[in-house]
Amino acid sequence: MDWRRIAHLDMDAFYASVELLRRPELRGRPVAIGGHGEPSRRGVVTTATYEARAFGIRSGMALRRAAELCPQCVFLPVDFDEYRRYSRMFKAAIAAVTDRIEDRGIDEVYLDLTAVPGIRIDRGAPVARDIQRRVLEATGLTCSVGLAPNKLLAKIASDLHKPAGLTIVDAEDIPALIWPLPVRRINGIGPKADLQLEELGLRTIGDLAAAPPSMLVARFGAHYGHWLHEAAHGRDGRPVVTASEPVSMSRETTFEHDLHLRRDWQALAACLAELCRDVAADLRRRGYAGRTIGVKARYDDFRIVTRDLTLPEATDDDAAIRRAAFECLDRVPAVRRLRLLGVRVGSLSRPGATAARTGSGRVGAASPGPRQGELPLSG
DNA sequence: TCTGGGGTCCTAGGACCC
DNA sequence: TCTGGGGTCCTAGGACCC
Repeated sequence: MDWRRIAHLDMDAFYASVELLRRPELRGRPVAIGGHGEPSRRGVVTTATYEARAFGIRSGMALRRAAELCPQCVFLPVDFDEYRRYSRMFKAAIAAVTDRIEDRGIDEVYLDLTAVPGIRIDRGAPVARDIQRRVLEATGLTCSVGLAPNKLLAKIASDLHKPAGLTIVDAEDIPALIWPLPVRRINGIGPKADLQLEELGLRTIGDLAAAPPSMLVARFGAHYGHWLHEAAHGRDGRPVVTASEPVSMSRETTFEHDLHLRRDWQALAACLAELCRDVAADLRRRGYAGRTIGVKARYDDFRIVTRDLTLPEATDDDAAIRRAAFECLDRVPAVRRLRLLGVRVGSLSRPGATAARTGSGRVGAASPGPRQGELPLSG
């Protein structure tokens, strides 16, 4: 399996594009999707149309801030059920071309097109265009595709000519197309690593590729340092993984107003009970039970604490999860007000299955991939 | 009254066992 | 009175992704 053709397919401004299908009158106007769709309430932008992005609106931005940047922007609440419906539709359209699909969330997938007939014609462009056409016909939505010898390059490529782009990156294109890009474009380099690389004077992927591996290893540790070097040279042996098992399921909520662990105990307890009920229902609906129950709290200063508890037996029962969750909440220090509370169930198994499957169904390590935890932290 | 919700993977220390 | 390892489980925290 020397030569590979890997595609990364990314739906364009997915949530916003789905909303525009049922509100065509908003086409051409700045639209942002997020929270309750009211900038006066807590929430962030999940997706903005390209017209809204022209005003500087970005995903992750507070709705209030977005409204300041663009007062005429239309705000809509998120409707995950609808996005999931379109997600199933575009993935089904792709499945007509290949079954080598790795799910990467609601709006993107990796595809291993190596064995698709005709994939060697024109570097794979005709096959990619056929997939884009099928997605458009099935959903009315456009997507961008990157074609490359591996997932790392395909992911970077799909982002280069959005929307409705098709970008091919082969090994010989790396110096011209990849090296000028900022290091942050590599999937696995986040804000913390970006900051540290900047301190080393490494801004572009080309800078990173030219850096002595010993310097990266000294700064980031053996594993992550080596991975950074490989990634900068566009090397990535990870396979497209078509099946996986969930590791955990969780529910969390951010309060409209911060709550005090003792003074607002009634409200917090009611909230925790509801989260437990919801996560238990999720477990049962998907046929899982879990042994490790945990709570997550975010203080008003954005610090996060977690407490968890492992039970002797896996459960999907409201009351059992609730008891464990309340034990955990009791151990959260009441030092500040909370803005978020969450419940997580991990160490999942399938009660019906014959062999207890606790881990993920992932294939063994072909190549390292990032080990974020090895980053020297809080630098 | 900036900063959502649902995930994965990783590290590290202590307990406990052989 | 001082001397070991390795392995696994549990818990807490953090980086990163969509």
